[in-house]
Amino acid sequence: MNDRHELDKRKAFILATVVYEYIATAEPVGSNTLTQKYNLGVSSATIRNEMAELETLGYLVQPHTSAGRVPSDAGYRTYVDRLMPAESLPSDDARRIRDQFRAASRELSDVIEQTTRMLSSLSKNLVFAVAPSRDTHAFKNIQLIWLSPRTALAIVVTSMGVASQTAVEWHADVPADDLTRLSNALNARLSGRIMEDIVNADLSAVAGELQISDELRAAVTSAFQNARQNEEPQLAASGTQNLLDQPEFHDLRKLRSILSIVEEQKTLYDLVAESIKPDADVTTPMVKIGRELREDAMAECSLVTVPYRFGDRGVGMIAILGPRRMPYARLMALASGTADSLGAYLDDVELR
Amino acid sequence: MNDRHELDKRKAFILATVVYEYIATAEPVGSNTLTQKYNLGVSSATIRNEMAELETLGYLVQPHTSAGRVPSDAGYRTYVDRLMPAESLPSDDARRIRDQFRAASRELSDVIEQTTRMLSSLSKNLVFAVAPSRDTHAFKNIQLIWLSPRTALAIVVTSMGVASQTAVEWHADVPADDLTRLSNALNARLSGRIMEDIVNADLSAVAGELQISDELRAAVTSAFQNARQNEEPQLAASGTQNLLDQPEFHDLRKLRSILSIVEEQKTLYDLVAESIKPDADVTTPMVKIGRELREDAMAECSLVTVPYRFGDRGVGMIAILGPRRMPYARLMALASGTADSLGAYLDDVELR
DNA sequence: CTTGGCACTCTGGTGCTACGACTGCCAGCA
DNA sequence: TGCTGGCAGTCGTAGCACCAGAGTGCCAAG
Repeated sequence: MNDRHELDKRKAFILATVVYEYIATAEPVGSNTLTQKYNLGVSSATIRNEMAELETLGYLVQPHTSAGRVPSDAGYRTYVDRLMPAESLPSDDARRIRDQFRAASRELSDVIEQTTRMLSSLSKNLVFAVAPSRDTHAFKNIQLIWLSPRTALAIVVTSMGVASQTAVEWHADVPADDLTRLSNALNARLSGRIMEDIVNADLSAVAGELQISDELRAAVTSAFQNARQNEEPQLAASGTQNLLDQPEFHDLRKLRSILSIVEEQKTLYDLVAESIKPDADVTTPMVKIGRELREDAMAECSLVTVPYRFGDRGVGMIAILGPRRMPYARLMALASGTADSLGAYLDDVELR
Repeated sequence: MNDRHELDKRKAFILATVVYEYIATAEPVGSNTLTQKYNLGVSSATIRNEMAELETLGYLVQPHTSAGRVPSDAGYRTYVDRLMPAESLPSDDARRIRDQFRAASRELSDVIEQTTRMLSSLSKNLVFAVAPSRDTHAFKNIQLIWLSPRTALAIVVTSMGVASQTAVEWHADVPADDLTRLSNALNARLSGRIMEDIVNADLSAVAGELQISDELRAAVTSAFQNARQNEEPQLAASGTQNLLDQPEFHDLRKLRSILSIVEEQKTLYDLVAESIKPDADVTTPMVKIGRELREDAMAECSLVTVPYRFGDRGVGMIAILGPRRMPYARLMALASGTADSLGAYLDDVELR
């Protein structure tokens, strides 16, 4: 299984060239094309032999006997992992991304959506993004609002502007003053902390210092729980029409099954869910190719995913979905550039 | 221009039958099909003559010489307006719609999205919906939160759970007690009122009674303005993959331009915007056919729109977009059934 | 006014052929 | 031993002719 021994320098170069050419033209590439367009220093017959061997090794496949060759999943994989030259983000694109976030809306869901739009227009592929789940937001403040001696309303606001309300009821009277004191203490102590990191012990500690009743403390706990609780993961997608330009999606059946998956969202989310880890190395994009996606409908697709961070942890994902025949290096640069800017934007919003 | 004189009974019946048959089969319908499948009492030659006349009158067109005939925009129009039998909502569908809203989420945007999903699966077409803009929500409560003698945070919560925060700053000290009194008074007086209806006079009246400073009153005004202010209209769409099943969208160029419009949202919104009027007759669906949509890309589409209400005013729209060859009566029944249920749901949530 | 008959038109499918683009293999050459 | 040119073989596709089928318009007769 050690590829280094399987592929000598020339085979590697031929494989790289085949993948490169196929990505550019969408046509199966034959030995003649290769010798004509690229300076290989050997004749087409030699290339033929090498290509035949690359096929038995599993890196190339022939769509049919009299056609050129096309990379297999394994072919793309080694191309991406070892053969492809890295690209850096063109300054035009970098500027456009920066401008996008400078003008961004203040609603989290709008920002995520606008980001997918921009990136789909830059990348000419389908883009989707997972919004940060609520427990990764930073806590901003809580207000316990006295409605009657035994009822109150708790409003929790996070850095990203999302507020949740919880109605609470008590069996014993609670003085209005306690609510204010507790609110103020909690805000002073916990503001800026990540929701996820605020555990019951923190709440109890604050309540304990103020000698607050257990019932009131329980109410605060449930308000925080409520604020952290997520509905379904929020997911935005855009650029489906870009898929239509790719010859591999001219088949309506394939197209349909992909569109279904995109609309369903759940499968889409599963594709990237595993990559959303707080401790993920947040700058490296990941690539999944063809069957690696474990979805029949996606057998001819590839996915570039990159986590974005808020503070020092990964809180969401940006993903570019397209044909396997995609410009990997470019899309990886685009995706991580966008992820970086989105992360910076989130940090910036938090400070306001 | 008076159609009643143009179309005698037999022509009307033939037109209706052609439209009906074409909707069902997607094949141009010829005089033979008509005489064989429907009991017309005359021969195919007669039908031919009538159809030729219907063509010169502009109700039918021939895709090419040796094909049957297909309705024109005008043909569909008279069919929808005068010829088509009304349908009522099948009880199965009615039940499914009811169940959907019973199990609905509490987030407004989720509800709208789930509604489009359900309706697209029921109608097998593309469905989109415009969410109520914030100023049509009912006001629930405001909290003015004392942060320092000269700064505060105003949180406005509406019936649909959306909260907005406004930071305020003063030039003179404001006692914390004033904030509480004003919050309580505003909540007592205005809770339940529609945001749009709460004018500055209302706010001033409350502030006046309590003898509150002008600066504080201005802060409240801006908090309310802020809460009413909308970002872009919220729009959810689903069921694009349904379009692929329709033969009229097998042409990739057409499909692409429609998908672009759907993703862009703005054009989509414009299509229905004019129908969102507070005083609209909220039960009648509207139909736009082909070129009536004033969008080249939509020349072969029809749109069924129906407003839904909250309280006694229209606050949003549900729309079904599909090929002109759509089962109008059925979709109209489905759309208004859904709109009714959505309206009822919104009213219900408001009472909680 | 209706009808059967008929000539005409157009589309879509089918079968055929020729062509072009490959490959694989082999024998000869450095 | 590895490279090369040549050549036979394979396969997909574009082009073409052709036919069948569906449907029309028109006409003359009922």
